[in-house]
Amino acid sequence: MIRSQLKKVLDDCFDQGVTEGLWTGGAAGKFTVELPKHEGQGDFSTNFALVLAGIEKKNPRAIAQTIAEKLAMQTALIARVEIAGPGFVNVFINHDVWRRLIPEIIAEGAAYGKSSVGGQRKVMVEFVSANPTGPLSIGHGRQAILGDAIARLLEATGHDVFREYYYNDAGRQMRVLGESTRARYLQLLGEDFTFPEDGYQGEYIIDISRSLIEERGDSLKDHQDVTPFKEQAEKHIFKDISSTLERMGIVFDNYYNERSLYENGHIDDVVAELRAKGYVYEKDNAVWFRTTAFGHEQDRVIIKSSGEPTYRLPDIAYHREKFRRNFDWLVDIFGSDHIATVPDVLAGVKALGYDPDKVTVVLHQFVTLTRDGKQVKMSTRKANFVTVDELVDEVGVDPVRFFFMMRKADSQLEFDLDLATKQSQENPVYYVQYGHARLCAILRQAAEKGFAEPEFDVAESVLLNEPEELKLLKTMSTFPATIESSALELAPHKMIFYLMELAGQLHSYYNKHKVITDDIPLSRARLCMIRALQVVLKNGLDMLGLSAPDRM
RNA sequence: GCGCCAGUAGCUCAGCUGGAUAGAGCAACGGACUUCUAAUCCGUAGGUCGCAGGUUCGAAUCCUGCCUGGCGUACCA
Repeated sequence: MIRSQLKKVLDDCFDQGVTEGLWTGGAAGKFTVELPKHEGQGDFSTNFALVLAGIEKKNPRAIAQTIAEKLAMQTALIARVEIAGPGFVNVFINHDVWRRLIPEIIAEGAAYGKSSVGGQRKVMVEFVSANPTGPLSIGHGRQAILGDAIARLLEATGHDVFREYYYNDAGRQMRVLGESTRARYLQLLGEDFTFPEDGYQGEYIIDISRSLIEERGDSLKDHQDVTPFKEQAEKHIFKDISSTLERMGIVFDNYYNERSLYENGHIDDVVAELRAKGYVYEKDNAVWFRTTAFGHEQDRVIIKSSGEPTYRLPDIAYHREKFRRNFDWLVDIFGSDHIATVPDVLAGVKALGYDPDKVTVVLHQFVTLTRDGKQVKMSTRKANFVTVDELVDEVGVDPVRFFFMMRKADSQLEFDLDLATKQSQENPVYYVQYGHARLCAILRQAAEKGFAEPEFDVAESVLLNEPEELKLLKTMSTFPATIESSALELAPHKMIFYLMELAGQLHSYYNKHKVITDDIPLSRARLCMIRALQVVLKNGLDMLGLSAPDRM
């Protein structure tokens, strides 16, 4: 907010200089206002003079001098201006400007930090999308949290968000699931039946078969069709998946079934349309999509010689449906193992006449679990994988959410079970939450000592003069911009880092300065700031789906 | 072989749309509870930003080549 105010002032000074003939308009929009890395370099810094010097072939320090003088005249906003290094102009903001943030934050409350940059654009976030073949794995967990956090951030920035889970209950995987269930069913009934080689070996299949026996006895013993087994398995597993998602605070607006694409004729339709446009041909008894027309190295099969479509075709048809449902922006969260499908789907979208630039794919890398410093081995097919449910049982929802959001999607994520389990000290989740609990404790204490609900007073606010206080105010001021960049870049980890920074500053401040003292005006001023901090921390935690405890 | 991602402190990772002296957490070491909650704080130590070139006023950041790890490269999803 304050940064953009300064940018506007700087732009005005630039225009003024153009009018006065000091420089040409060539550098318009090229200079920036940044936060310097080191203290003593001002609250903000601009490379204005360096950029202009490059274009105008003039001495950067001379230009810096000129612009500094112009800026210094804006006394309402700027306290002083310095020229440093090769020609950086460092700007020191009037302290009152920071302090006035406090009443604004308190007044806005839960709305502080939210914005309308999204312009109510309709955006679909597709995530999880795991087929109901087993409980959600750790990898799905990361995706679930990542997608949910992104959805929340987009909502906070004024997007009209729709959360969708896409699944398939028709393909080969589900058939194998049905066969696995039948095998367990027959084994439970004492039949000597060999388990399918590529079957799902998890314990949960046996439970499902047992439930089938309870409901229907041995009536399915001679049933050759796997459908009832598949349906039972699907029902149970989906229930399991939804309850896992629910306990993590994740709710979908819609579950989209791939089968409907067939039933509604969309699959045939897409093939016909691609064929009409010349992007489809037959070879070796299969149907091929001419992806080479879009710069790919080789064409891809979309219908196998068996007549069964490959995963690409429904994926393309599904994305076409997303476009037809009038979304302005499609965000797909996929595991990095799906990377191969992305170019194909985008080519399909383009071939069908839609704009692939409206699709943003967030690919996240894998998760490894470590315990006692050693990697925990996982494998989906075998029985020894760790499920999201087990993880939540062990460490709790907040740490699971926090840890999955802590890394950018591009990075592999190491989930340290020992660290996440720790109720104390080095666990970053509690570090942030404890900050909030502390603020609540101070406010409780203040109420007990007879302080009224903090009310901002300009005269008193001048007492907020400690460097730690100004630093906190400055950090609070960047909250809205942090949400915005975190949302638009689809990068929840930025919010996590922000919260850790804010909590850190708060803890330092707490240990160095006492809020409630005999100095009533000072106490009142500080309590206002504490209230504002509480708002920011709470909003930040809420936005990421983390709880904000009043006491710990 | 080709494509994508990663390589930054002992470990896990930020920073990467070029900016000034490269950061955090954990681990290590030394301190702070008669105090609004010590789930906290303060201090010390820790680095050839994978390697080599290039681009320019300026490179962890951009370009090229190479090395290492992960994922993909199906008529699996």
